[in-house]
Amino acid sequence: MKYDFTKIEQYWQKRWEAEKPFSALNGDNKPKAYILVEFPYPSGIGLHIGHPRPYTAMDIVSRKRRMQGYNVLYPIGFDAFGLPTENYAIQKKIHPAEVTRENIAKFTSQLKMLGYSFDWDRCVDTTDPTYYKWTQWIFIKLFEHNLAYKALIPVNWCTSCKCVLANEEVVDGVCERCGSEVVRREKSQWMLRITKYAERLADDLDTVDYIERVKIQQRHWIGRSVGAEVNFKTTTGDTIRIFTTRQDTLYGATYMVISPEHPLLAKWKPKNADEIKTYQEIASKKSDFERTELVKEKTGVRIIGINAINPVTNKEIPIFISDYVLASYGTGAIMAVPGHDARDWEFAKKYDLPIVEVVSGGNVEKEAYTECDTGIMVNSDLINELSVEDAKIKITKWLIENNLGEEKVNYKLRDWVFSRQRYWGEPIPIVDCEKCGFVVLPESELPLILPDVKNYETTETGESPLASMTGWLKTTCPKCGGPATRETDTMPQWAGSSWYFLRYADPHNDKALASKKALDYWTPVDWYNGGMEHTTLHLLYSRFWHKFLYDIGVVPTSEPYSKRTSHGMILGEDGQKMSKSRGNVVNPDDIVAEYGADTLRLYIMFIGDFEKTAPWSQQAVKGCKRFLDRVWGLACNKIIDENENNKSALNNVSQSHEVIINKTIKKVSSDIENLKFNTAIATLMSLVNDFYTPPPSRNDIKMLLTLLSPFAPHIAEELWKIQEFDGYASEQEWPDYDESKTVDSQIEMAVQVLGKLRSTINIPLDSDDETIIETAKNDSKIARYIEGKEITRTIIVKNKLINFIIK
RNA sequence: GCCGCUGUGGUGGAAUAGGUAGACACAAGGGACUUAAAAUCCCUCGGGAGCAAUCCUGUGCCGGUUCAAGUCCGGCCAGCGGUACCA
Repeated sequence: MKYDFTKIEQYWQKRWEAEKPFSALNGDNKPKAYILVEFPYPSGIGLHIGHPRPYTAMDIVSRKRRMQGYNVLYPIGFDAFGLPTENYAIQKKIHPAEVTRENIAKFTSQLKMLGYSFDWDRCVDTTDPTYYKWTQWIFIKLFEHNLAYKALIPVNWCTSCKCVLANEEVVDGVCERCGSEVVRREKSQWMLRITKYAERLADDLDTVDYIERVKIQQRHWIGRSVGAEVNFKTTTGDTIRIFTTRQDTLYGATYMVISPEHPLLAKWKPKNADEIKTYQEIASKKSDFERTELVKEKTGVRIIGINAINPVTNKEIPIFISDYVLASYGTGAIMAVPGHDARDWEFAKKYDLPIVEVVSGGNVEKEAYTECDTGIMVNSDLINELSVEDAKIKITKWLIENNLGEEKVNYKLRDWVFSRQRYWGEPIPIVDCEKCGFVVLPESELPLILPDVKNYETTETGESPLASMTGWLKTTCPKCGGPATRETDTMPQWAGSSWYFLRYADPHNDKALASKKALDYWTPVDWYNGGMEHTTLHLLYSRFWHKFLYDIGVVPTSEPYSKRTSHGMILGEDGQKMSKSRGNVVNPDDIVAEYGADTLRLYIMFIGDFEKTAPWSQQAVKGCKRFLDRVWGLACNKIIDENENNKSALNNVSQSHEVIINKTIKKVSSDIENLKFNTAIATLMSLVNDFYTPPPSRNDIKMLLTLLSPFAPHIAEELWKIQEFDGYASEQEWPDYDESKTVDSQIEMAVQVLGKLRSTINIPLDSDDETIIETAKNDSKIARYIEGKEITRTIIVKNKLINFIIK
């Protein structure tokens, strides 16, 4: 019988569709396992070959969990708001909702074609009003808790998308999406106060099981630094407040630098006001990118006629403005310690400013001495001869006592720009009332439906297309009933994805984003796998929202995900990133048509280390197909056992294969947990190779199909049926193994002389040292090496190796 | 620059915790079957020497620790990812 994968796969997919064996049950008595993958953006191109990698991996985990007796929630949905759809809609003059519907239909059929055990009844779509009602509801709650505010801020403006971008969406000075130039513009934007959660977002990483590089990257992004704020008086009587992490070096502060945007500059009338103004203008025209990238040598202008006073030395020191000091970090002003900061040192050399050594150990004439572990304080009255660490404590205390400063923690993390001047996003449910200011809509008016517009394009002024709809725009204030205008900006794509995993718990609820009971049962997510590229965006944003929802009593845990893992990218056959222009794109449809879904699932897992990038190989796909052909060949006819009584105690497998079967169960079980899908499959291949001689028994085949079913569910189920085993392969209990049966009774040991492999011996398992030594010495090859030599030492590693040291 | 990861056959990749390097595949070569091809099955497959038994050599480079190093330590080099004047 031929392995007709197309027929088999369609047959089982239809049955799964009708019988829904993978539905999750809210409140079941079994232990729960919530396994999550990042839901896709349904682009017009269809499923990318990269999608099946994480989806198959977590499908394997989900299927294994069910077999282990868990009530498994493995859901899927669509993150469907966003620019590509909108741009496509503009180009083709089709409503984005229509485009989205088509794309979701295509993705759905492609995902079903791969045989994933998703609970399709829980599928969510972020553009569905019954879904985004709750996205809007969360925004309202954020606003009510003073975590959403509108501010005039310099924003990243994409010249092509005509849209504000979050800092995270600007890559190398260009738009992450379209690659066009990004410039700075002042605009009034909705912002979310993620910075208020910075400390908890950083600290609580200690409480979750994320792979280390994700934690490191998030911590780095949040960028916590502990230091002090210190007041410097100026000769004008004003105070400049600075932030530093090196309070200990205060005596070495020989000048100050403030950012070109510093508010005091508007007040002051320095002698060289014109020069300063010119510098400010040049700086304001530069984009952030130019400011950071182009400037190798620091530039600056001294403010002539105004000096600051170092609070510990009481000496007058000059003040500069320079664009290397950022208005957006710390206080927008620094004290400069050229002896112990590389940038300050360079700047001091350029402008011929004094360099004072305050930590001994380096040579500040030659370069800045920045190491602070071992140095001792010098030239610092109050703190001389102290270690850097002690000096910090003492000087901070002194600053506080004299009302000159305080301890302070700063974060690199900035507030989240939440406005987009675009059509295809969730409308922000807020009105601007002439009398009351910003007023949120009452819950009864949610969802605020995205109205139909004729033209989806942004206006030339950069306003959202919604701004030109006067009928929609003009409304009444829910509070006072007076005239009000609606907010025309929409939310960014990150909004809907910041809480979607909560909706899966109770996707059809129209009273709440999900019921308390459902959330109590399913959350937190037990295992979340996704791409590294979402570490500082989606993953951080959703942790922030979750913590907020926890604070207002909506969710039961302060962290959304217990465990986070990450997969590597699939590259094209040429080792380059897949792209249409390179012509190296692999379409999953083609692979399924030619080899079947089970082969694709197997290959995408066998391709290499799950966590690393891997190049696609069309040739290597065949190897996985051949493996399934061999499995088919072994079991496509009903097997009748000749010697039924030759059985192993556990699992009833044949004695002739019991060792390799126990070994395989052990290896496959642990490999799945450790994301080592490639070696799990290699082990299954070895098992099948072993099944050629002697032939396997019925129970051997049963065990193979059980272990194979999470990886290649269709063929496993079909062969299960052919063999007339009870029930379904996917419903079997995940097998146990007998540790004592995972090793052969007769083993091969390496024999070394002076650490070099010279021979191997066959010897019973767990032989005593004496037997090993005797057997090894009697080995003809070894005898040659040790003859007439004195053995000074013998090293034995049990069941592995023996090493003779001779003289 | 800083942080993180990686470097193993012609290729993708294996190698618990320092203990037989190259599992499992792909490609290649040889053979069987076939009128032929495809498919399938069997054999070879890091490099070098040798008829052979066997020996030497080999995990990016240079050193070190150890009976024993792909694995540990020190110093480099290369590639990938993140971040970038963060005070």
